[in-house]
Amino acid sequence: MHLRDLVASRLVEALNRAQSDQTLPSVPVPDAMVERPQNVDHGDFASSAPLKLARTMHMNPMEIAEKLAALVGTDQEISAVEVAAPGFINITIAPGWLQEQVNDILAQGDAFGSTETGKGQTIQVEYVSVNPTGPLHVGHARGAVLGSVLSSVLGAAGYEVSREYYLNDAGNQIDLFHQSLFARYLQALEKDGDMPDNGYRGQYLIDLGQEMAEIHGAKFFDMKSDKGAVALGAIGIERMIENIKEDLGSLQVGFDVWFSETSLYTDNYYDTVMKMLTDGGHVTQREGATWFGSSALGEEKDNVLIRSTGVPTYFASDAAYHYHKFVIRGFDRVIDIWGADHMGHIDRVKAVVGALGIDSGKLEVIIGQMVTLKRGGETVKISKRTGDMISLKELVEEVGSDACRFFFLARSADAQMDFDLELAVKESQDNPVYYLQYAHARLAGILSNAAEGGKTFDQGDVHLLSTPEELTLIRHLLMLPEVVDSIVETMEPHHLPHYTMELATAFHSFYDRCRVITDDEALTSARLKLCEAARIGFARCLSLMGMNAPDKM
RNA sequence: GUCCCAGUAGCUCAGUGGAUAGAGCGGCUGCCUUCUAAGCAGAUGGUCGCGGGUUCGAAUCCCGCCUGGGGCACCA
Repeated sequence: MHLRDLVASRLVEALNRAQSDQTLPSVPVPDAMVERPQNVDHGDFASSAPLKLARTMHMNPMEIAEKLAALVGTDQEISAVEVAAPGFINITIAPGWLQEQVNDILAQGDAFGSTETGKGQTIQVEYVSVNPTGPLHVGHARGAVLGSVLSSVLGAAGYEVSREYYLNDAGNQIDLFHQSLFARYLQALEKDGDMPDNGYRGQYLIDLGQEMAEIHGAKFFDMKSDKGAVALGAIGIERMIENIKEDLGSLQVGFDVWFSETSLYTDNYYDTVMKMLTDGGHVTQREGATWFGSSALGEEKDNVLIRSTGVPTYFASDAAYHYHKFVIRGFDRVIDIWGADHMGHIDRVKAVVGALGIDSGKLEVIIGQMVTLKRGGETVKISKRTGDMISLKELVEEVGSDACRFFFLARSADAQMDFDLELAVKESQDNPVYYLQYAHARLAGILSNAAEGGKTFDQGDVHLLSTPEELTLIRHLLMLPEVVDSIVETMEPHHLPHYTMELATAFHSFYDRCRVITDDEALTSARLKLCEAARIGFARCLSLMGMNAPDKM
């Protein structure tokens, strides 16, 4: 249990006692009992519960606050409980208890920051899942970072996390890719190759066609009918997938499972789901197509499952896919991270999940809003088909993985963002990313200097850590588990970089005011302990964000 | 037309019912004989898009409007 929950439970307990002995009237307890006040003069925690209770209790809020505050009382953990007008209760954590938490952080080591919120629960996070028909671009990078950090944080909160990439290796777009690549291949062989309408026109396919011609010669041209295009296409898709993995790797993004859409068909899950939907009375035939009757479930309209051509839509695949996630693999929760262009997809997938007898509340969809790429204020158009675009690879090469991750992560997923390449590179000289990493490097430097000087800190007395800067640093370190839990609750990982910035501010201020290695051996070892605790904190934050924690800069 | 998201400091963005609205970047003033100045301290900078409403209390909730982006395909 982290600190905020601890304090909240103390308040609830006090309220319950007051109500059971008639000191205060019995009314429902407010949801939010405590918050972190903005102003440090108001203590470590503040409760506005008396103000909220005043109406239902028909009492003066100050009177409620006085009675509650008396019942909370002080002890080893809470050193002060004060009432402030017009009805706040301000709670201060005992400095002695804060100091002892430094020992606790050292004891936890790399596990510091973890919680048990998701203990015993499995959760799947599916992200990126871009069709393997072309290179990843800037917009995909946002979802990739979002998914990877969310997965890490969920892991820190005790969930058993499975990170998944859904590979759309079936369907129209794949056929189109086969034909497009075959056309480029034929062109490379200086034969007639007609690009299909809406084909993939990017430079990458021209290059790949050229390469295939060099490696394989006319082998595929000589094959009969469409077989050449399919055989070549399969090789091409493999190559695209390799490139995607490589690009994601350069951004420190990885997956546990690469799930093949085709397997839903070859392993009959598609048939199973279609039968379930049919048996459940959710399927109708109309205009030659097969429809999912979502309008009967409160949707605006029905959705096509099987086109009049007999080819299933991606929506049909998605139904089978989510059946596989929930029923076959039995995940307790599933998070899908999609781009803004999939917004209209959410309700119907939830509807079909519900129609399959699954609690659709277990499925959560996060939409990563659009990224507008700019270069010196000029908007750079992103189009997969024209080839005029900035790929994820170029982005990482230009800006660097750490800075990319930070910039994408620091913005909330549902806000559109401008990503200015010139600005990101320019700022990287004097940039928030370095502010965080510099804190870690400074700590590592102090600790290695101490080690070289033969100084140890095992016996350090944490109660010597009494300056405001030292206590502020400890306070901020102890917020990490709260941040982890609040990210899990809101599914908003952008809180992590903001928290880490605040932690860095607390540290840099400490560094400036409190020299660690001095002639005072007792104080030196106490401060070394704090430095090690802080280093553990920064290392954990940076690791959760997938960023480097350098020992030197 | 309709649904969703956004509009907060010069710029990029946090803050979604509490007390004096924050950070980074840019600009201004100070601070390096001591563990890394990629740092610290301070000052300046805001009608929280606009107008109503609810509340003891609104950037935050409700209604209307304005602006920008996206969704409403037998595309993915």
